[in-house]
Amino acid sequence: MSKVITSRKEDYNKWYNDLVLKGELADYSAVRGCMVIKPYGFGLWENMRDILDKKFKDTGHQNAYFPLFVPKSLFEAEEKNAEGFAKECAVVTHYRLKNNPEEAGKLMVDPEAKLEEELIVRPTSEAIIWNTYKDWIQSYRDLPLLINQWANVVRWEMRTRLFLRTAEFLWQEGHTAHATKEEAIQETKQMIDVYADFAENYMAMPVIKGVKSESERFAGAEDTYTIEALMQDGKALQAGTSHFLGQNFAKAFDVKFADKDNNMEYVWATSWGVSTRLIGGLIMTHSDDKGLVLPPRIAPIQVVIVPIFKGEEQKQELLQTLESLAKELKEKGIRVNIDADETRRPGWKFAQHEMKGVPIRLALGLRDLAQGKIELARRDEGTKELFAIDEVIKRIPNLLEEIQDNMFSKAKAFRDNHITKADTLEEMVKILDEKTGFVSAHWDGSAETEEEIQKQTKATIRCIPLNNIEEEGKCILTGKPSKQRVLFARAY
RNA sequence: CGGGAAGUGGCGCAGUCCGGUAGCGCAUCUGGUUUGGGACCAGGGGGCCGCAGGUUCGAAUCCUGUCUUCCCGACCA
Repeated sequence: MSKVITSRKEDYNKWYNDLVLKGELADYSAVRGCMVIKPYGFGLWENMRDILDKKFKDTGHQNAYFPLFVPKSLFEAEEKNAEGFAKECAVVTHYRLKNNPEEAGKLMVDPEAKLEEELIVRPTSEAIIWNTYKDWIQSYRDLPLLINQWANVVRWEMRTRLFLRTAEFLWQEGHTAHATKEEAIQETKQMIDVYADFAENYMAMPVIKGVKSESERFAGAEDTYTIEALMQDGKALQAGTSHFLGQNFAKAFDVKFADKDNNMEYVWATSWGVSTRLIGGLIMTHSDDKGLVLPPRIAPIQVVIVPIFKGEEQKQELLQTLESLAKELKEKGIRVNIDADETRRPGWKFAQHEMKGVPIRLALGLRDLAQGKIELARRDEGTKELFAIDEVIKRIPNLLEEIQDNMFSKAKAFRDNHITKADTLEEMVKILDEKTGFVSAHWDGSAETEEEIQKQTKATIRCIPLNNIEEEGKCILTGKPSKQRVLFARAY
């Protein structure tokens, strides 16, 4: 765990930015609030995407693609949704540039080319998709409609942070239509389970599944299910959401179907998404002062091999062994990279691969080769050990799993240690200030109370956990009766 | 949208108060020695100092305007 974690917020933010930049995941771009995802970072995203995509398909979904632009009239059809996103929409108003007559070599927006209707760059695709679904759904035979899209969206945020809150980000958004309310709710829950499974078993990031309070709910949803993770600085991160949309969008876009008895009914809807924000969560869950620590299951490179040599002859001698070793590992489905770059020295490479979070590093020099040994270093624990070369090949698949499990256990222990009960507001503030993390407290269920608590503590209700136990108590603010505790935290 | 700070080779910065030949570290290029935890020595290349005006014999430096970025809040996934 990083020493900067306990330090000031600015230091923590600098630590985080350094991890992203030095870990070669992404860079700032020339466009305000946007980032360039570098090949290594994109490789990580691709791995995550592929696993999720398979899970979506395994649960019966198909991929499709819808337009980037949403005509304003469509966008405003579902009022609450439109209102919720209105403040952060990028809007296309013109379709042409022309030479500026007053300044040679410069372009200007052609005032003649004003669009009759403005186009909104999608902040989310419900509007354009439901406008399409209207034509796709006629009968109960067309249901359920289970579609996902991988896309970029734009939200013009006041303040941006690499991966966590960029003006443009990559995500997937699932949009489904169902004949019954029960089936739609079932779908909503199923997808939050898929997300939780992915977060915990692939990203090694423990999450709490729960339901959002009314004020934290997605604009236009009846219910929002969430997975909440805890970062090393004690702040919570909403890592994924799944929304039960009721019939709000069906009514707004007039999506009806004929049931078996030939009655026209509105369909029931869900939507769910996770974004490149997950990468931000991954970084802040596992990394240390040496750089990123990536879980083996999604790491772009799982094993990096560093030969230590002087001159071409020695290099070739080592490569003979290393290439066959790499080949064997690849046959076991392991992502291996031999870093035989002659222009970098071993120490530099060690530091570099640690910054990039590669789970296992193998180093081989002639000294080891003579004894038939190879050095193996674990990124998660920072330990080094010598193994016989043929033994290491057998050992690595299990070791990758061990590292995966170890990372999850460590993160989970930290998270579990940072769920603290509080019965008074003073207690809660003290915990939030000093210990940080989640505070489990009673709440009377009203939005006013939640708002007041937020004003006084800067913490919001992260979720009402799904596995909550009933417990009689009194609201931490108003003293009104409450049947369960909910989780508060300061959040990203 | 409020409050701060900053824009100087690819990156990180000094120089600005007190105007006078544009510097340092990293990176890069060449040559050599090196190579088991971010190598060393020597030599070289690269910048109209964010942009636009103004003051001045002379502006990175002073003045005015403007744009952008970052940080802290508020808002948000």
